[in-house]
Amino acid sequence: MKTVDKAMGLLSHFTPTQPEIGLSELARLADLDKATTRRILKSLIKHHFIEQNQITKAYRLGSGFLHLARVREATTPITAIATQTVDWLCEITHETAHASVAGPSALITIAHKEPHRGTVVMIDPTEPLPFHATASGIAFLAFNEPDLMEAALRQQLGKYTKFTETDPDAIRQRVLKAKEDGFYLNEHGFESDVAGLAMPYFNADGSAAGAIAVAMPITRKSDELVTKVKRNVAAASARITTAIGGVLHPNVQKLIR
Amino acid sequence: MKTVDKAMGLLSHFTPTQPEIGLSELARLADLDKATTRRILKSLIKHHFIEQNQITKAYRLGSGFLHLARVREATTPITAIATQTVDWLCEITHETAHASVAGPSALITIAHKEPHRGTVVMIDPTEPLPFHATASGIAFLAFNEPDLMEAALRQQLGKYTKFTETDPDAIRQRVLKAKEDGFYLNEHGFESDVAGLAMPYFNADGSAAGAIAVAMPITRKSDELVTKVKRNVAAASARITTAIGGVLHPNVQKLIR
DNA sequence: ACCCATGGTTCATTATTATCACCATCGGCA
DNA sequence: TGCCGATGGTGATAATAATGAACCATGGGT
Repeated sequence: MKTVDKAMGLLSHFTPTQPEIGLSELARLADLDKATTRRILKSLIKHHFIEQNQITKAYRLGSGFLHLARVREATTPITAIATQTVDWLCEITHETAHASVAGPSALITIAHKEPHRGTVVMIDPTEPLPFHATASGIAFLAFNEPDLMEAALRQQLGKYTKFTETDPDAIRQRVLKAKEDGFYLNEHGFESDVAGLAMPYFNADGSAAGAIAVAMPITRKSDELVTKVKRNVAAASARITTAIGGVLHPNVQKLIR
Repeated sequence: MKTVDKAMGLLSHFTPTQPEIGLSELARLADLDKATTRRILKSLIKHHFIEQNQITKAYRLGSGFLHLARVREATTPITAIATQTVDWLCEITHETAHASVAGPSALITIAHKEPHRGTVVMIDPTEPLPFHATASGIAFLAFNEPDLMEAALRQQLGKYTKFTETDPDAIRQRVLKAKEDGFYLNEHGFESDVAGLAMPYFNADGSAAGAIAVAMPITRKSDELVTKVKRNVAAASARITTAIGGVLHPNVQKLIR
């Protein structure tokens, strides 16, 4: 269904940093003809998924998403559960916690919480988490179809710090390790001086639906802290997984102790 | 763009009361062929807008909406503003207040608040507000293209109470009155023994983006209360309108006094 | 053991969509 | 002033994509 793909592709170009896009620019971004872009936009407008700024003529996301997000949340209350769980995880570990779901080409943060103390890792909830450079991403890929990983590796693998791993084979190794261990510990991969420990949470079919993680300043990392965080993240994963009717993978289950 | 219309049409069949739908049933609801439905669903799944329950094989809304709703809200924070304003409106009028945005075939509640007192009107936030039977709906139609009203009147006009007006011409009269007055007062239209007073809030192009309303038990309705509510709802409309960068219609403006 | 529903797929037929060229308008700029 | 290169937007034909009847396989109900 190429037409549908194109329509969805258009939507993915709207971001918090670029919420309004003109016709020509959007056509350029999506690599479509202007006329095609316009016709798709007209359809999306009809269904309230796109709105047009009548003054600047630029297009932006519409209210339809508010509605469908509410419907989705009314039945699969991921955000609600994730918010609760992240709060709990932050409180018990005294470190920054965050949860994410699978987005089109990265993980999207759906809940985050920073503890009240001196040095903490700050999360920008609007920033997508690249699969290859974050603990969450690796943990997520580890418990999904290999196709998804390969698709992720075919993308441009951004180098966010000088330690970011961008070699596909090395990343495959990390994913393999995460699959065995049930978690992944990433250091300096996305932000300097930060260590992230992540695990997936699961769908009913056993695949990963998203990830939950704790991010700590690398200076505070110790065996004791990692052990504690690991156990609590596992408990958090179990909590979210059961809340959405998923089945926990044994490799994560065993970490709860 | 018929293909896009079909895809969007599919999405509108998912509701809080029927969050998971099987292939055959969805095809029947949307009046499409099974094969077509399946192909569209596959595309939507690829973009995370639909998920499939691997056990029951039924389809449900995906996490993509969570993401895009966040993007939309990050730039046009309607829900946040509406929540604040509704809280304020409820507190100052001591009656139930609620705000809604345009949905595919009705208004969708995005915020609501009931006061702490004996008899109050309860709002089910998941229930769509039909255009023809609610004060919000009439007020919304009054400040939009006539095409939209005609489309709304072509739908099945449900009779929710024995007082619900279902005659298209009578409804057109009500909309006309609302346009002149800047508000609409509806009694017993959607729920028995309830009076609703609603006004639209506006987009930058001057069209209605949604509605804000106060619902009170009919027994409490008095000229004084209506006058007070009218002024405060107008103020609330102004607040939301300016917050989203819209332009207030003079007929609503004049009600603030 | 049968029936009828479901989910899912295939391929010849058919309808939809892409493309390019075009127009009108706007804001800079000399 | 007039020109340039953007922009948003549109229409007719060529090229492509979507359709749907018929077809499995499966599973629950009588």
